[in-house]
Amino acid sequence: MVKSDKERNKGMDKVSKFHEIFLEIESAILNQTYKSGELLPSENELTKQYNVSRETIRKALTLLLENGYIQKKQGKGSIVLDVKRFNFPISGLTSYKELQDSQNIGSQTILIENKITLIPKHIAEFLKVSETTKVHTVIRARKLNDEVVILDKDYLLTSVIEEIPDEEAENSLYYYIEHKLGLKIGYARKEFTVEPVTEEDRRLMSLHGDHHIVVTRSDVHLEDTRLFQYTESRHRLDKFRFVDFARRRGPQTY
Amino acid sequence: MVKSDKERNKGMDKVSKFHEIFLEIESAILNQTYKSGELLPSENELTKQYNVSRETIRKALTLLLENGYIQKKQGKGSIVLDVKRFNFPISGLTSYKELQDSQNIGSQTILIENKITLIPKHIAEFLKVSETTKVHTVIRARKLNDEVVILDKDYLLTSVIEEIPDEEAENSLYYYIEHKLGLKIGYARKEFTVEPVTEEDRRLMSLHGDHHIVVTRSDVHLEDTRLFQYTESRHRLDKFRFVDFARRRGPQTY
DNA sequence: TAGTGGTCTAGACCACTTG
DNA sequence: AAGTGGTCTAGACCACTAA
Repeated sequence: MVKSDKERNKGMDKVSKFHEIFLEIESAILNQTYKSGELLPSENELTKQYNVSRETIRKALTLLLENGYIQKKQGKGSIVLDVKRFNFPISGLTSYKELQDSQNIGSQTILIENKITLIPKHIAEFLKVSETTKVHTVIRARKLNDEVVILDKDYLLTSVIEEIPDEEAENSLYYYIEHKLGLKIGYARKEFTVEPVTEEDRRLMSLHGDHHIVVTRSDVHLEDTRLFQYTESRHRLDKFRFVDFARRRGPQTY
Repeated sequence: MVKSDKERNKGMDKVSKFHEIFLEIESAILNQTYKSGELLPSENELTKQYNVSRETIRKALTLLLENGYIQKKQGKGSIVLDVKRFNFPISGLTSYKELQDSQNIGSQTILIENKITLIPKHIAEFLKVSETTKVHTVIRARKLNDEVVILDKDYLLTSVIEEIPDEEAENSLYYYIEHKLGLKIGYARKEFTVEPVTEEDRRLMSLHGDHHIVVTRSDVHLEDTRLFQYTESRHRLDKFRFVDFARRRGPQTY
C-alpha cells in the first residue's frame, strides 16, 4: 500500500511544497545542473515543471535568494551565483559538530565539565535572568591535530533541558536537543569580539604565547521564544574564520 | 492638486504596500508602541487595519521576522522580541559611515589615498578577474579619539564606477554610489579572520604593540550581479565588535 | 471550538528587459 | 511586443494553541 505524504512524513521537519522545491533546486545548483552565471528556468516554466502555482515557486526562489544561491533581476530572470567558493555556510545558526561533519575535518572533542550549577552572576546579568537560575555547565575543548584550538562553554537552563548525558555532550548538543528531546531551536543573537586571554584559556588551550583570543557569545532561543542556552566559544586567533553572506536591505535613510 | 503615489515616489526606493507596512510596524516596535514580549495584532486584524490582503500582511511580517523584530508561533501569534539590547544592526551590508551616523560616535575619516591603479595581483586572483583590471584604490583611516583604529582599503572597478571625488571618499562611498550614481548595491560575501599585523598597519594605525589585527574582506556586487568592489577593513583588536542575528534554518541533515 | 499562523491557488496588473 | 520578475488579491484548507 502506498503511504500518503502525511504518513510518510510523520515527525519530519518541513513538508511544504515550496521547501521541497527549494531543496531540489539547491541540489541542482550544488550539482552544477544549473551552473553559475546561467539563468534558472523562468517562474512560469517552473510552475509547469512542478505543477504548482507561481507564488509557491516564488517562495522557493526566495529561500534560494536569501541563502545566496541566486540573484533575481526583474525582466531578466534568476541568475545562479557562484556558490562553490563559499560552500560551507558558517553563517546562520550552526553548531561546531555540524561544521565538522560538513567539512570533514579530523578533530576531537574533549568533555571537560558537565554539571549542574547556579548560573554565573555575569551571565545572569547579561541574560536578565534571576541569579538563582540553575544551568547545566558544559565545557568542551575542541582539538585539531592534537592542539586545543577552541574552548566552548555552554550554559543550558535546567528548566528547559532536564538532563544532559555525557555521551551527548561529547557528540552534539544541538543534535541531542533537536532530535532526542524534540525541541525546536529558533534564533540567536551572536556577538564577536577579541579579548585578552584568561588564565583558564592558558590552562585549557594550546596557545602559543598569544595574548588575545576571539570570543563569540550568543543567547539561543527556542521557536517559542524561550531562552534556553548561553554560549561562549573561544577560538585561537589563527583558527578563527567566519564567513557571511549579506544582502543589502535597501539604501539606508541618511 | 494631489499627487498620485507614483508621482510622489518618483525615484524612491521601495513603494510596495508590504514594505510600507513593515516600516510602520518596525517604527511601532522601536517606539515601544508594541512592547517586547507582547503579541502583535493578528494577521486578520492587521488585514483590516491596513485594508490589504492577508498575504501582503504576511510579507511585511516576514521582513520583521528576518530582521529579528518578531518571532511567529502557529496558533499563538507574533511575539515582539527584545530589540533594544542590540539596537544597532552591524550585520547585513552596512558601511562605516552609516554605522557612525546611527551610533553617533565622534569620529573622523582621513583619506590617505584615492587613485586609479591596476588591481593588485592577489586581489585579481581572489576575485577571478583579469590582472589588467583598473580600479580606484581608496585607502581611509578611521579615527576615534585621535587614534586610528580602523584602516579601510577599497578597490572599486573603474568599469562600473568612473570617478570618485575626494570629497565623496571622505564622506561615504555607499552614499555616493547609491544616491549620486544611482547604482543599486545587491549583496556581498564577507570573511572575518585575525592576522598578524603588517608593516603598513604599524605605519598607518595607532597600534599599541599589538601583534594581530582583525581583517574583514568582502566582494560586493550590484543588484544585477556585477562585481564592483573589493574591500579589506582592518580593525584594531580592542575596537572590533560584530553583532549578528541568526535564525535556525531547520535541523541540519546529519 | 474559535482563533491563530502556515500553505497553496488562480488570476490580475505592473515594471523591466530584450528583440 | 513578448517574456520576465514584482506585487496584490480573495478565498480555501490545514496545523497548532488555548479556553
